[in-house]
Amino acid sequence: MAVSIKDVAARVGVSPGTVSHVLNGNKEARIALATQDRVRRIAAEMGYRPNRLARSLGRGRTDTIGLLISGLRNPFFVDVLESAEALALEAGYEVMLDAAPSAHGTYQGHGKLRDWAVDGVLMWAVSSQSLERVLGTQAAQTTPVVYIGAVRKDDTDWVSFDLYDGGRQATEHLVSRGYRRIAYVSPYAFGEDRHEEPRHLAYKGVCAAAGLKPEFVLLHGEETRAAGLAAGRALAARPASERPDAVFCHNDVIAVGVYCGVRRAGLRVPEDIAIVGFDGVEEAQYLEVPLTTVRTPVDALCRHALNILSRRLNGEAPPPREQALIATELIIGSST
Amino acid sequence: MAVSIKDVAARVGVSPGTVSHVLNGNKEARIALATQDRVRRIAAEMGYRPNRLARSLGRGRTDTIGLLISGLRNPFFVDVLESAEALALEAGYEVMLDAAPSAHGTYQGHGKLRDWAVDGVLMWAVSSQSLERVLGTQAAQTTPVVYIGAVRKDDTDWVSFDLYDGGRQATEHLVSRGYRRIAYVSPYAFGEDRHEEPRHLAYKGVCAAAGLKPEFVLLHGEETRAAGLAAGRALAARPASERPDAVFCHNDVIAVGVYCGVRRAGLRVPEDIAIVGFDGVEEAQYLEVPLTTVRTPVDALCRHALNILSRRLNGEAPPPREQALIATELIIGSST
DNA sequence: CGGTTTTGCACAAACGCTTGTGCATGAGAT
DNA sequence: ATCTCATGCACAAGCGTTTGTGCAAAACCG
Repeated sequence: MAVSIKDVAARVGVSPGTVSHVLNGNKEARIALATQDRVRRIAAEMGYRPNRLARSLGRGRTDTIGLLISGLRNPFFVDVLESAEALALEAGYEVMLDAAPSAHGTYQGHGKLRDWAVDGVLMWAVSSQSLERVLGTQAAQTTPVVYIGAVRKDDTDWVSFDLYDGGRQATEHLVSRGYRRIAYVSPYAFGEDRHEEPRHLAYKGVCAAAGLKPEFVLLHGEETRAAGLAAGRALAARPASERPDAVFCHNDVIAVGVYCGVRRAGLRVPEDIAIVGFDGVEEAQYLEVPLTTVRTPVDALCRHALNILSRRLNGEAPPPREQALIATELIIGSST
Repeated sequence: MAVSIKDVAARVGVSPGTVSHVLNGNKEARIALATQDRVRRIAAEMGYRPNRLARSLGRGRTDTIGLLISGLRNPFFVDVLESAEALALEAGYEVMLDAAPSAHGTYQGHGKLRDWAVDGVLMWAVSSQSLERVLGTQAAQTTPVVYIGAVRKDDTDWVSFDLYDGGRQATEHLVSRGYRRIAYVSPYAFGEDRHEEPRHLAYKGVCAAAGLKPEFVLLHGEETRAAGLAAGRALAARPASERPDAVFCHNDVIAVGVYCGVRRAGLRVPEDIAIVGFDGVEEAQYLEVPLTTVRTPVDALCRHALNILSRRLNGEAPPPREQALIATELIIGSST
């Protein structure tokens, strides 16, 4: 159907192999410059584009990297996707998205990444065990993976934001503004699997240093606006004396929900209650008061992660695993 | 590397062809039931999954459909993507996303869909000429395409929301609530290419019928929160006597921006100015006042479009083109 | 002008799978 | 016991590339 390498070869009067050599710039196969020109010209004229299925099959690589994230309903991940896609493209890779349908919540890959044989994977903060569910036992061992978005203790390549420092900045900011009852709104119960969450730790640390009593407000359910709203409502329903005067939200989407909840309950932000988010998504800048938040530079993270990954793919990276922490930045809005 | 069909065949003690026949349920090739069982059992044991590159190359189809949309920064398109992905999966297709990076605005495909030889395409409201830029002249002619999201005049398959009726409902709602100065906030100048935009038409029609003077507020730039905010600010800056008492926004993202703009300027919603959006994205339900909007049932649209597309792919659809309009539904929030 | 090197390209195997053809073997019929 | 048929599977070509080997012709050397 489409024009194949054979068509081009026939038209030029050479063999398909020759066309391939020319188009791939193979220096070993010395092709006369005149021939090269003709091949390139005719290929362009005919609008030839190599079939990537065949190409990938032949070369044993797809020039595609998988991006595994937990769902695009959080606009933060849209940023991640767009950033990764743009940067990957520059490096000559395509991105294949594998996101959990937000509806179902927990990720249940159907093996997309495995079946299409991606060369490598950028994996958002999913436990390494689920890597196997995604790639299969075999590929999980041989496919280079760079974890992103979480600090890890194990021997893997990863790039994360400096979540601890971000949490510190956020909490110290609240402390320095004079807030005394600062709560943390989190999807994770403290003391559970995720008890080492750096933001949690930083929050607790700063509270302790300031002589404040930490309070964790546990979200019921997912990290959604709805859950945030419920939490906000619940906070607002407390008598003023028992209500935090500031909350640090695990991320911006939650913060948006909390904001909505407390506002609908008639509280003023920041007069009655201050709110700090985390991530720096665009949406949170369109509340009546721009949200104070901790910006996580997605571009820098993706760039770093892709850098590591592509070096692994090219076999340029020697065994030692690479880890990196990307600095975060406090964005002071008007919600504090 | 990964376990191939040969490995399975060797282990079972049959030829690769036999394994293929069994696994694909080929009735023509009568394989003894006992053999079938062994093949299936061993294949499962070994964790065999056919390499989709090879499979697609062999069969001449990828079981993948392309989804072409203009960017995920508008959460509406996240809904479209998730819906399409879930429904496609049910029908045995994978979805390959091709979205314009929001940053660049205008779409500039790098031929992803063409190179990977998708079987068909779901295309959001992009002009048919740009189809060629996406698929190439050749594939553009042979690849089934179903356009979604816009009413078309040409002879193509398409599924759209009933935008006219949606616009009518929104405007009539405002009229019936007693608003007399109703403006339309739009990214398109009236009288331009898009002057037939059904929402525009409906708005104008309803205004005329009610004896109201239509006013188009033109957005400067893209369909973003930022542009909406600027428009909102500008409206709020007008003296009360020259200010609309209600605005119908082209979509929810714009409405969110407008809301933010007028609120920051001190106006109350809906007392000073009412706002209606379009699309029904989740985000817009988390303003202090839930946004009145026109819900466009994304799932129904995707289902219908995929239905048409898969029938075309299976050659089940006779020549007559299919078009469909999906009904919309007014969601009355508190912004009116 | 014979011999050596270089140049330029054709050739073919391989990637992993699908699918139609063909050939044994065994069962059934006479 | 022979013939016919159905059964069960192996076989091989093909999908569109890539890539290493090999061989002819042309260029160089003395």
